[in-house]
Amino acid sequence: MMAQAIYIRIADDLRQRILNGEYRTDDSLPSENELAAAYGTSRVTVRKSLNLLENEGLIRARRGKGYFVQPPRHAQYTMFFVDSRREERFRYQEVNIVTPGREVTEALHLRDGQPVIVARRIQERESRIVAYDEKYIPYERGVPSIEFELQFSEFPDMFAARFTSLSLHTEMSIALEAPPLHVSKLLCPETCSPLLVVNRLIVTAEDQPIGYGKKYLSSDYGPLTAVSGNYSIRG
Amino acid sequence: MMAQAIYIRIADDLRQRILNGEYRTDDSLPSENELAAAYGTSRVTVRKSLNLLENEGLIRARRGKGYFVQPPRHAQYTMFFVDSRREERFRYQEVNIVTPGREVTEALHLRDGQPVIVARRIQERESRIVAYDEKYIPYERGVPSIEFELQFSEFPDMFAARFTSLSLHTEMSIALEAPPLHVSKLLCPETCSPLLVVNRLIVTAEDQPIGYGKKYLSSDYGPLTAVSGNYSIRG
DNA sequence: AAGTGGTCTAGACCACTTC
DNA sequence: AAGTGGTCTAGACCACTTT
Repeated sequence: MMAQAIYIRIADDLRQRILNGEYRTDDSLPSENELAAAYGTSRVTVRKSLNLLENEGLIRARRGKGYFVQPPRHAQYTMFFVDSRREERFRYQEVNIVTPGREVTEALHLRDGQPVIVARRIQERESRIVAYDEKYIPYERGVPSIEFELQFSEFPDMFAARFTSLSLHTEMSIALEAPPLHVSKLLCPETCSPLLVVNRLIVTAEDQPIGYGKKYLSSDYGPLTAVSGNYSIRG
Repeated sequence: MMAQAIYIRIADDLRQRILNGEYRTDDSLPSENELAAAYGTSRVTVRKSLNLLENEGLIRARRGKGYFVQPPRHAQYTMFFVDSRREERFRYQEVNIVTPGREVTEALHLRDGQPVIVARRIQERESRIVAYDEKYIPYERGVPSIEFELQFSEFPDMFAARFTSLSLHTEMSIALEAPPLHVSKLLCPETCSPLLVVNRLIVTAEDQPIGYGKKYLSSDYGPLTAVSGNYSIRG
């Protein structure tokens, strides 16, 4: 029947023993040969199980010594952040070529005075403004049509067509910032307090910054969420 | 010499071809047998290489069809959030047993009126207050010494001794909140605007919430940072 | 020397997809 | 029927750690 692969069943069994506390942090597991004998299978198969648990961060292999249960990593979180949720609309406010301020110049490693393309958008949910964002792209002569870039609502997607999208990654920072006047007018017409801001820097595999985005979240936007640590176990 | 394992070299080569755009999203890679012949090795070894790339999210295997280059996942971020950085001190303000408000009662799935242990702390950096946090733990008769819990500066660690720490995970939410009076007195003595707040809920493998923490960050705290997507490639 | 994990091979059978 | 990925085996050699 092969309802479940052997190596999956062994991994499930060992994982359960670890979670139940049968093996605890810094304990060593039986050796590969012992496990192969215990489960009545080959060494290759138990290795496959152990590699699964190693990839989950539960155990660690040390050559010549054995497999050891690892301490949990509760400080590491996974966050999903997308620009567009369902039932949301974008409205472009402005697309222009400007000389950016110090923040953008430094983020994109620009020469002083080098112009950028800026796209400013309003994000609406049920006709209420929930966010405002600005994207900055270094301006180069002969850049393809700006309209082309604007069809992408997700920030890094606009680069995917020009670069090999897999060779990009994003560095995000979340902070509290006092919005400039034109933003506070939109997002907090009365009380002009600091806002939750998500800054994103798009970087190539060669560490070259190629795009910078600022997104101001209104109080209606909702919280940003993330999950730790050994979440991958829960399946 | 075995300077590098064969399967590592093959994975590096294939990864480079993908990042360079030689294979693009939805392209299929050569089959395992073709790759084994091309690299002059066994099928098992090229499988090991391909599994590496699959774990990185670069490709995906489809039985009977082949390996296909995956689109990037730029919406997924990894965040590191630790309570204590270097050069920081904690000062306990209060440890008590109280009846919590609605927020904590709901987060911890408590019966109305069920008491909790609360620990309130001040976090200082170079003698400036940078954060304030509160931790809530359901109170049960015969709970071990509260002092025992207080030796842990990282939130989930305090449970590690009572539960099998690996069977826990944390759900985090980041938002803007108007602090209560006793917090605003500490963190923003003059301008009493909303603060960046990190809420964390500790949950067991059985989805039972067992701890709730609120951490208010002052404007001196600095930004929270995260990295996307195909970051694992950069090594 | 003995035991551990790390790598690699040649071959086998299976389940799935395509022709 | 032929090709693909998924699983598994039995055996080999290597590098490292412990005794």
